[in-house]
Amino acid sequence: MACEDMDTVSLHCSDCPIRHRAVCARCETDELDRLEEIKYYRSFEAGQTIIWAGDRMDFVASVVTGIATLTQTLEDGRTQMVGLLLPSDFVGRPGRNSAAYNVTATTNVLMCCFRKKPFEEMMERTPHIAQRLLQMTLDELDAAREWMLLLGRKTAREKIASLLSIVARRDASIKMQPAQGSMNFELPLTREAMADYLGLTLETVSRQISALKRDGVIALEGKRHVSVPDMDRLISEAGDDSDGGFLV
Amino acid sequence: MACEDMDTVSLHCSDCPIRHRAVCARCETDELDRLEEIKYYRSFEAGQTIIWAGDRMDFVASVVTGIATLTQTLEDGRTQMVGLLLPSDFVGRPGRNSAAYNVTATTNVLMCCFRKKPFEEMMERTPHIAQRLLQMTLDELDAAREWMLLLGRKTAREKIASLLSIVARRDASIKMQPAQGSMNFELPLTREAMADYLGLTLETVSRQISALKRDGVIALEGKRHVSVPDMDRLISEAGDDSDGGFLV
DNA sequence: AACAGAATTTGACCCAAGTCAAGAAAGCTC
DNA sequence: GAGCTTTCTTGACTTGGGTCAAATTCTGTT
Repeated sequence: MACEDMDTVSLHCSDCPIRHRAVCARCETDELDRLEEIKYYRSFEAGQTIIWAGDRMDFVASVVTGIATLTQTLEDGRTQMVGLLLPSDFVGRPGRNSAAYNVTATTNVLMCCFRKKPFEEMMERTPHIAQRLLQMTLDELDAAREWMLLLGRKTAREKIASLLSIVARRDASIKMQPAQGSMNFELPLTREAMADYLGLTLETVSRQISALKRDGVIALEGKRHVSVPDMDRLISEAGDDSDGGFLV
Repeated sequence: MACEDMDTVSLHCSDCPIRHRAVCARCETDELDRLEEIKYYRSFEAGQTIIWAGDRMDFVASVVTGIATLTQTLEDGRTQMVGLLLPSDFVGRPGRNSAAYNVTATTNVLMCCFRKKPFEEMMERTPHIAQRLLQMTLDELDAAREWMLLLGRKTAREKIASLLSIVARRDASIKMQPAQGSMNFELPLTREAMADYLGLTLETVSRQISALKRDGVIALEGKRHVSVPDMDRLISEAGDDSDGGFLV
């Protein structure tokens, strides 16, 4: 629940970096004006918990910058990541007033929050918002299902290769470049976070990364920067069906 | 793609068993009239494939009766179930024209299909449909995430216990009874389907069911009928956090 | 009732990934 | 830059669940 207001962040929607990808993507200017009235910004430091599962939540929000994770826990502490929140992703569910998952900032995060009540009312009246939210939720459902295949049926090596492909592709799509040939990108997750994502232990993650490095599939510069000499090779290591339309 | 028209099924929406749970749940009578015009029924026999992943799909549909599964496959044949479709569940995605998953009938299935083009147009104009679809998609996303926790972090025994709890709870909710004390229900899945659901092999499924039987957590009458003497015991075997709000 | 085919159970064995433990690197702060 | 802490790597050993193979039980069907 910890929160710190940044040096009075006050972005205008028209200058917002996620203007065309977030819930508000389809809104007309007059609709944006209404959203401006009910929005406020909050920022979180890397490592901070944004929301605890079960907590009362009186807002919904979009990630503006940074990366956050959604995790679920078994009573004995085993944890599984169930969502990776990137800029423009949406948090919270209209029509529900407590959080279903833990939300944690992995990097510094800036969120654009909407008070829940007015947002819900607005959703009733402006189909553009509901339409966009439906589209985003369907995309998330597809991603979750791809992830289920990974968790249930892939080997440790394939899991790591899949995660690296996903991050590489997302990075390419942000830079508006094709995801092929040789690539370089940052891996913004600790080994433990990767393990929680992939349903492995952090030791296995470490070993498999070493193995991929040894086999020349990837190379590391520092601990967090990955370079891939041949993207097709990496993708084939992921074991996916043909082109496998990943949407994350 | 195989399909057989039933002896001219022609249900009127007002008599439909899923009238108040499906995409059309919130529709007014005039909206239903419009839906009647673009809908048609199709039925499938147990075991039939309803849709192949990648196939062109010119309709979306609701399951009226029966059970179907959504599965994904790796190139070497490993398969993972990513969705279990029960009466009232929705198949297909507005705004996409090929199927992302294999859909297979596990029992005889009756589907209420809507031609995609007119359905999409109607969705634009009738918020009631989009609202309900959003709600249903969010529920599915929650279920998918619960499932991810199961696939990534639960032991074989916990997976089986979880699956049995889910089926028992759904059964109880249909019968409008509380899910506690002693219970009896049908398990409409083969060992192989259970294995594909849980990310296990069918041998392991069989062994763990035998183990639960040996330990008195469940008893079998025939191969498909399960009786649970103490529901709380079964739930605790599933390893879930406290009350764990399952929504399937 | 007898047979064929499918679904299920059980056993013996193996291996991928987990556990436990010790070091090595990389960031911190003072 | 010395001394922390945290993160990561690597090794040795164990084990849960997979694989292969052989019964056994359950379906019909004729």
